[in-house]
Amino acid sequence: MAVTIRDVAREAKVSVASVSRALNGNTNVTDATRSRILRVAARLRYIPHSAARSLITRRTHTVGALLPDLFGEFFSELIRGIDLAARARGLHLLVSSSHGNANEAAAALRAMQGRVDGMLIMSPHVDADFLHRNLPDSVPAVLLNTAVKDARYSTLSIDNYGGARTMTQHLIDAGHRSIAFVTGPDGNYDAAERLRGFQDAIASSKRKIASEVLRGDFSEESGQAIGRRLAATKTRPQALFAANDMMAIGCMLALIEGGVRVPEDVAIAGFDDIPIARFVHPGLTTVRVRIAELGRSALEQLASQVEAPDAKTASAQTPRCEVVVRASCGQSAAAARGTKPL
Amino acid sequence: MAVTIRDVAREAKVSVASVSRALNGNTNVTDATRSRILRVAARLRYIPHSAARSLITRRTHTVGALLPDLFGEFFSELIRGIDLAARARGLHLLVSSSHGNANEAAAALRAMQGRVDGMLIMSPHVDADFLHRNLPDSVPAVLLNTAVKDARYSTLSIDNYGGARTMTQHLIDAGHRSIAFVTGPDGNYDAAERLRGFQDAIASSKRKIASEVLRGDFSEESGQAIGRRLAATKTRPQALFAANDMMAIGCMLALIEGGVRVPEDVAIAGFDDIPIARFVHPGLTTVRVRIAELGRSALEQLASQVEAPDAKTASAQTPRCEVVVRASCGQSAAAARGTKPL
DNA sequence: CTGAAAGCGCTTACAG
DNA sequence: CTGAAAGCGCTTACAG
Repeated sequence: MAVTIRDVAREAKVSVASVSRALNGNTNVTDATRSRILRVAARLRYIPHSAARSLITRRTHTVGALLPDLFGEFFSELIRGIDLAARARGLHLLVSSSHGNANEAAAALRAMQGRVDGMLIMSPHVDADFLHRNLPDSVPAVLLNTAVKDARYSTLSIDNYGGARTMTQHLIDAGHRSIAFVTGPDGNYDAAERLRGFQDAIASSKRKIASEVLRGDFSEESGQAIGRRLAATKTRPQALFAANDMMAIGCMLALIEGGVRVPEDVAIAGFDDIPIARFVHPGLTTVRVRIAELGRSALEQLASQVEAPDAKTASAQTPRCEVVVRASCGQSAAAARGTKPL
Repeated sequence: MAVTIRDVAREAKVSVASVSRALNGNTNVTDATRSRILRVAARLRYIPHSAARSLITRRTHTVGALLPDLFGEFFSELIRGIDLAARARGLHLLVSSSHGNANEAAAALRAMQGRVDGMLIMSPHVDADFLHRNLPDSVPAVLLNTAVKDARYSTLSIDNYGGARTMTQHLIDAGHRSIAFVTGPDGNYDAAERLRGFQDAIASSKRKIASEVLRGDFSEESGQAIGRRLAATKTRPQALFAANDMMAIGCMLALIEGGVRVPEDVAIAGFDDIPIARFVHPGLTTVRVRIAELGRSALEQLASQVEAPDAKTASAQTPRCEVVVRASCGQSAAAARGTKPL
C-alpha cells in the first residue's frame, strides 16, 4: 500500500542502499544519482518509515512522558516547559497520563519500550521496585517530584516543604497569630510535604501561633466548602494557607460571598501560582513553583543522559520556590522580607 | 544490551515463535511451556519492543496530534478531550506542536510516519496540497478547525461564525447601539470568521448599530492596550466584543483600572469560555466552545476510521457554540434569549 | 503443540 | 561511488 524505499530504488534503478544514502545525505553518492533519487522519491511521495529506521539506528528522537494528567493549570505549564526544551533539541513527545493504578502505569511504561530514547516520569504509583520491573536499565529516565531515591535516576522535585515553610513564616511576619492550613488529599506526597513545612514553621516560630489543620482534597469545591463553613462561624483564624491555589480560590470566593472581607477579616494564601491566581479579586498571595522551568530542566537532563549514556550523572535537584505577594494577604510587597512581587 | 525475545527463547529452551505466542496469549501453547516462558520472561525482565512489533503488525495503537501549541487554556482543554477518548480506547498519543512554518509542520508530520495509526491535525500551515505531499493516503486523518475542504478527510470545526453572530445579536438585544469588535491576529482563520460573524450580525440587524473594529492579536496585552486607550477617551462604545477571552479580560481589567465601570459604562464580551472567564470580576460573558468535547469527537472519528479504513465516512461537523451570560454585560441570564447561563 | 523461515522497512559494514 | 547481504526485534503463515 504505502510506498517504501524499495519502490524508490526500483523506479530510480539503484539499490535500496543508495536510496538510503541519498536521502540521509550522508555518504558518497554522485550528485547525478542523488538528484535522480530525490526526484523519484518526491514523485512517488515517499516518506520514510520512522519506526523501521529507529529499529536499526537505535534512536527514536522521541522522549516519553508518564504523567498523572495532561490538563489543568499545572500540567499544562509542565508540558509547556517539556515541549519547549524538546523542540529546541528536535525531540518528539510521546505522552501517557491518568493511570488509575500501578498496573495501568506499568502497561503505559512498557508500551513505550522501543519507541522512546528516554523517559520523564511523574507518577504517584512509581517506586524503585516498579521502575526495576518495568523500565530496562538501558533506558535513561528522569524522575519528577517523586519520593524515589535511587542512584540510577536523576530526580527533580518541587520544594514543597521549603515553600510552605517560607509562606507560613511570611504570614507570621505579617502579624498573623492564628493560622489554619488546608490539606490536600490523603496520601499525596506534595500535600504531605506542604503540611510538614507549615507545621515545622509554626513549631519553630519564636512567637506563639495558634494553628489548625482543615481537610481539603486540592479541588476548588473542597476550598469552597471550607470557606462557607468559615463564613458561618465567628471563630475564624486570622490567616488561611491552602495547600494549593484552587482550594485557596474556592475558599476565598466563598468567604467573600458570605460577607467576610479578604484580606481585612481573613488573609488567604495558596500554593502553585497558577495563572488564575493573579486574575481573581483580590489577587492571591501564593508560592510560585516555576513549573515550566521544572519541565524544561527535566527534559534537558534527560536529553544529556540520552546523548551520553555512560556519564553517570544522576543528580537530585530541588529548585527553590518563592513567595509571590498579592492583595489577598493585605500586605504590600515591600513589607515582605526576602520575597519578590510579581 | 536490552533483553530480547531471543534471550527468552534461549533461556526457556523454545523457539522465538513460542515465546511470541505465549506472551500474546493467542494461539495454542501448552500450559506447561507457557508458564515456563512467562517465568523466564519475568526473571529476565523482558519487555517487548513495541516498535518492532508495530513494524510487522502494522498497528501502533498510537495516534499523532499535530497542534499549534500544547499549552494555554485552549489547548489544555483540547488535549484533555483527546486524551480522555484515547485512553478509553487504549491509544497512545504522540504530540507535536509549535511549528513556526510549513516546513517545520511537514517535518513533524513526516516524522510520525510509521509511528501512528492516524493523525489529528490542527495547523494554520495545513492545506490540501500540504497534506497530499506529507501524509500518505493510507494514513487516516481528522482535521480540526481548518479551512481545508477535501472529501478524503473528516473535519471538525469551531463555529466561529455562528458564535460571533449570536453574541453580537445578544449585545444588540441587550440594548447596545454602539459596539466595538477587537480582532485577532492577521491571517488567523478563527479570528477572521469571528469578525465575519460580527459584521454580518451588525449588517443584518433591523436596528441601526454603530460599529467599529479594533486590532488585537489574541494576547492579553493587546486587549490591555485597547482598554487603556478606551479609558483615556470620552467616546467609548457601549459594548466591546473581543475575538477571544484573553483580550476581553486584558481590556476589562485595564478599563476598570482606568476608572471605567464594567458593565455600567462599557459592556464586555469574549469568545472561548476559558476557565479564567468565570474567575475574573465581573465574570466574563462569552461564547462557549466545548473544546474538550471537540477533541473527544475528533479522536473518536479518527479511531473509527483506523478500525474501518474502507468505510468512506468523511464528514464535516461544526458543533454549535452557546452564549454564556455573566456579569460583564450587565444582564441577568433570564433576560438573554435562547442562551444558557453557567 | 512447536519450530524454521520469511518478512515488516530500514541502515550499515563489507566488498568491489 | 555502488550493491548484495546481514540484521534491528518482532509475528505469522506454513509444515510437521
